[in-house]
Amino acid sequence: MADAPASLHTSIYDILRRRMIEGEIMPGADLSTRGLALEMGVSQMPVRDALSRLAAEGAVAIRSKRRIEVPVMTPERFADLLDCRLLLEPAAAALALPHITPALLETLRETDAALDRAMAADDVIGYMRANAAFHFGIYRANRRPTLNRAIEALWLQFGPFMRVVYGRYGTSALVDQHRIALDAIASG
Amino acid sequence: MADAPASLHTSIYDILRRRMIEGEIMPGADLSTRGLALEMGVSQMPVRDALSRLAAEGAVAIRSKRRIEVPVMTPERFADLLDCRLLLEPAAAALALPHITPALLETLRETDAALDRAMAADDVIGYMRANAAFHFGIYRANRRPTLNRAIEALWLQFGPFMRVVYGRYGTSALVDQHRIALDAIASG
DNA sequence: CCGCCAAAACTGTGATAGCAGAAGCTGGAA
DNA sequence: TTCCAGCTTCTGCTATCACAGTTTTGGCGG
Repeated sequence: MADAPASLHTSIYDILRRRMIEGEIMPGADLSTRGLALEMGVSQMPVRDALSRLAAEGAVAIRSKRRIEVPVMTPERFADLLDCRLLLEPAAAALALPHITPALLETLRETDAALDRAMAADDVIGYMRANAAFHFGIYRANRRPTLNRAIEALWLQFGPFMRVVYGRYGTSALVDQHRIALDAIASG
Repeated sequence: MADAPASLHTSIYDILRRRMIEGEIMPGADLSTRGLALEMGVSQMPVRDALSRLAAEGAVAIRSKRRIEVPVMTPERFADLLDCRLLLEPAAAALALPHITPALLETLRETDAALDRAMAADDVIGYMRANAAFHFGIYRANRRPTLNRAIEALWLQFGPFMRVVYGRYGTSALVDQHRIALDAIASG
């Protein structure tokens, strides 16, 4: 999992991406190449590359000049994203099913336990991190990089918004469907 | 359609994107920031931005250092991409159906006619251009930008490969399903 | 004529600088 | 107190330069 960054802008992209999926970055937040560069101790060039890549995936929007912001969620965009997720994710899970090994199942159970702990402690970021690990742990087994990348792009756009939702209503109100999913996987 | 480029790297991105969807760029082709910059009369910086964006969408691959190439098609990748297309495109078309106006239907018929002419003349690029215009003319009616952008990313990866296929076997061997689709749309 | 190795050429990557434009602030006038 | 003109500041964008790594090539030894 921990492969060498190989290039600065790639590792910066990974950092920003993780921040967004885990909800550390809020919708409507303003990002600046110089600010992030200063924060990370690099020049604005690799930051710009990373932001450009995020923009290509729809995770940030470059509004005219002088503004790079995390898009706010609208009802239309929510429906749009949700449609895509409901199309792609069940298919990804179904394709992954034959490739799930007992070892992977055990890893998933551990992730599920971490998820329960985070939920009990109302640890929003911990919950989102474990949740992402759980889903993509399943999806990655399907050996469909294009499909999975499309799903990751969707999560990238959902992340900041879900963070706000969980932060407002808490994670304890969630029903835990993960264990049900695990049992369904175990029984095929 | 013809909105102001607003920035150099955006217009360069549009140029490269069009070249790929229309099949002007072959799989396995090597692209270089300096070469394209020289060709377009700009510095390598905006070209680099455009290529970075294309890389984010999977249209080009940055292989180690010193090489940016259009990925070649493998059976696995083909299945991967095709799965996504078969998931997304019928859904996109179904969502578009209620929004298709008689005016749009007329435009689609014209595009279909252009498509027939290109097919009869074995004009591969003309065929691919009309084919893309036909499909996205339908999809864009559904008001789902995220969904449509995901589909465009898939076409971006299919484009260079289909160009090779059509170039090898010709377009006349294709059955024209577009008219059938038009009739189905007209009758609901 | 063929294989190998070093050097040269070329590549993507990162840093730095200048530019045009937008946002925010300041100070003075009504 | 309010408002607006003018300016400072900050932004992303593009160009230019330097660097490390890779690829190609040319020449030498066999």
